[in-house]
Amino acid sequence: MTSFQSPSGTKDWLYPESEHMAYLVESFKSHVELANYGLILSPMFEDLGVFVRGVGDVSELVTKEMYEFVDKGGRKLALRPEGTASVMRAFLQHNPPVPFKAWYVAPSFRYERPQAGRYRQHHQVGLEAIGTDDPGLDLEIISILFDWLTSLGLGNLSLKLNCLGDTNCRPAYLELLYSYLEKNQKFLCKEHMERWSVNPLRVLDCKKPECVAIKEDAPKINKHLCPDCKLHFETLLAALDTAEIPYLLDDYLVRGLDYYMRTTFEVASLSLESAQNAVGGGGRYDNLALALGGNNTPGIGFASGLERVLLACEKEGVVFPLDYGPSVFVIDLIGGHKAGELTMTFRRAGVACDRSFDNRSLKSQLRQADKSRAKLALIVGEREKQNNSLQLKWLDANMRERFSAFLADFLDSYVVSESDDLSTMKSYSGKSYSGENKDYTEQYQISNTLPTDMAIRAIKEFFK
RNA sequence: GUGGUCGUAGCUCAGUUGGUUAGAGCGCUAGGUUGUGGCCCUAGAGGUCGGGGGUUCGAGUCCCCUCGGUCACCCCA
Repeated sequence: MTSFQSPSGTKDWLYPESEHMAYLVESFKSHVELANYGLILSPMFEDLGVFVRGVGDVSELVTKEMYEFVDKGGRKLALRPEGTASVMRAFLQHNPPVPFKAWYVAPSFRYERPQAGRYRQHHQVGLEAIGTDDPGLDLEIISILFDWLTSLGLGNLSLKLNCLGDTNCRPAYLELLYSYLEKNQKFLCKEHMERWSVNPLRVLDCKKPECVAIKEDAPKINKHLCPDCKLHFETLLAALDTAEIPYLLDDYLVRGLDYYMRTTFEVASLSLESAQNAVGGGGRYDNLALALGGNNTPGIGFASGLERVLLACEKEGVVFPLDYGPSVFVIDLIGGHKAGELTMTFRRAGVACDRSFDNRSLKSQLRQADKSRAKLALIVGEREKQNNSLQLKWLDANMRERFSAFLADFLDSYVVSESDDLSTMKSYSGKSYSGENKDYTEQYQISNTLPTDMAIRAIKEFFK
């Protein structure tokens, strides 16, 4: 054991768990490509100003959770705490045609106290659709998130929705809320008694009993929407009904990022017992472009944390359809050179194969072959060297008979199986070969010990 | 950042009120007569008991600090 370990809140992903993450990304990719979203790759760090947009930004994420640093050129930079601001920055920089529909997968960094389902580096997949405030896009974004999670096999999902108003109606609402909280500030929880005025909306998100009691009678944003926002929201709700996507209206769903306007949403997995049960969330950010110094451009998107999705999958017993193991495992009993030749030939032909090293015994190599979950073992030892042959062994005895008849058709030029080996195979499986397979027991000499192109193609086809 | 809790082999965990060379299962490696895996049997490797300091004749067991996990808060994916 080394004296070093991965930093707090980070983790190493080893095979096969790493493949589960890769599977999530693959499934997300194929899902969003159905809706014509294109991949965007943007830097893992940005100018600090991309995330800290003026003094108005008081979200915790920006004020105390960011990994900030100064590079050798004196630039103030930050590791991306979330994806949306980066994508919007890229959009404004390159000015692509709208609607700009992009998906991403990227690590995100937040300096928080780690917990299960909450890491200092975590990985998000996300979508952004920039350039229109059509509520049809709200439906598209929300349905993609919901359908993707459902397609993974997750049940027990809860979609929460709210509308936060826009620049027309929110200021008036905030004044209402402000005066209400001012009147009741002495009843708020200890923390908000002092901090409520910094961001009054956050009080609505507070779970302390004092605040919960106060916010029940507080003015609700969605009762004070302007006609445009109201229409937008109602159109979305109707569309969700039509799409048969169940949702809960949540007056208190405020979310932590300042740029959210109008539609906000969050999907929680009720299978996750901890407080970190949100597996995806997002909303409309019609003001973000302006805050970044661009033209006023509406947009909507969401991000989903892969670590949490994976936790939810594990909790619900989702099985990932992964194909483990190579097709062929080469066993070399005469020094290892032959294994080198054969594996290289197979790989160049596109056949996945593995071998063992260090001149292990036959028994040991077969054990490795078994553990590798290879379908076939290809053995070359003294005998094969003598008569210029190779022995092919099916590692899954149950499938052997079916394969043998098929393989006999095309392996005749190079596979040699000695009769005693075949009888061993027969007795092992407890089955005897039928008459039509009898020719298979004959010996086939090969002119070249390397498999021919034809055989490679056939094996490849066979194991597809 | 605040508070609680935990930290013994690669993994899951035993380890009596502090007392000899720290254990088990799984995994790993090698064997089980001379070339055939999975099951079984045998043996072996692997631990500065998270790290550092202290109390003591003696600490895996007690105290302090620190690192890490975990839970709640905060906040969020």
